[in-house]
Amino acid sequence: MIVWRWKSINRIDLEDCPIAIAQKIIGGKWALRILYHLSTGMLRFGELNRQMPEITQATLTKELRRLESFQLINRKVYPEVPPRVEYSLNEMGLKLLPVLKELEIWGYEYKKIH
Amino acid sequence: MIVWRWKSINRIDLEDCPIAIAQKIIGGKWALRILYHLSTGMLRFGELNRQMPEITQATLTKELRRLESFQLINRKVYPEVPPRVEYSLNEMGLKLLPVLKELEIWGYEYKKIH
DNA sequence: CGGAATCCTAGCGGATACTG
DNA sequence: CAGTATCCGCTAGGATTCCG
Repeated sequence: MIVWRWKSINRIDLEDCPIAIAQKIIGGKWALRILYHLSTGMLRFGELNRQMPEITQATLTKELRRLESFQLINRKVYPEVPPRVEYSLNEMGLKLLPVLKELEIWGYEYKKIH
Repeated sequence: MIVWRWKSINRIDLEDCPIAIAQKIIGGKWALRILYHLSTGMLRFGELNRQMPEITQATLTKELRRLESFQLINRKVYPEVPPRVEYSLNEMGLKLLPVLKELEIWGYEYKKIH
């Protein structure tokens, strides 16, 4: 664990805690799931939705937009009819792969025990 | 990425997705932060609170109880006056260390760029 | 097909006060 | 010191409908 620097006595600057930032970005109900599904490669909106039937279209759209605004995924729109939109991890998103991998291992372990 | 088995056509059983489970447990606003601080070793309630001044006592208590119920941390109470309670990662919590480590690395990377 | 626009609600998390 | 006990506002996320 890396101890971050202190900006003032007895007060941790939130911006200095890497976990706080990570939690803010990937802490939502769906963020990790979405990134996980995208980890195998590009997916269209509908494909993503089919792999996560419990999420609603509206929520999925919002979450994808959020992840895009945080620069974790790419959104490519094809000007066709019917429309096609493809989502994929970009550089910052790809850097999350080690996290997803470890989390996946942990998840399996947890299930095995409980 | 490990592809989980399907229980029925076109329907993913939530229980089979390791990330979904992980997200449910460590997806709260404070879970990862708490586990992160505990990763260096046992901490008393007050110490933990001092390292996260932004969280309120009530919320911290709730989160600690939640993490305890999910079997990630130990809670040891000393029958003293004034009372002393020590929190530490247990086996399942320790297994999250690789995740926290990778997440920490990612968090620093993210800050560096943005 | 992949949204946008609305509306709505559960429950997370905060503030405050009190206590063994 | 490390909690409970209330009370409560906010907003993430869901349901539904409409659209290019």
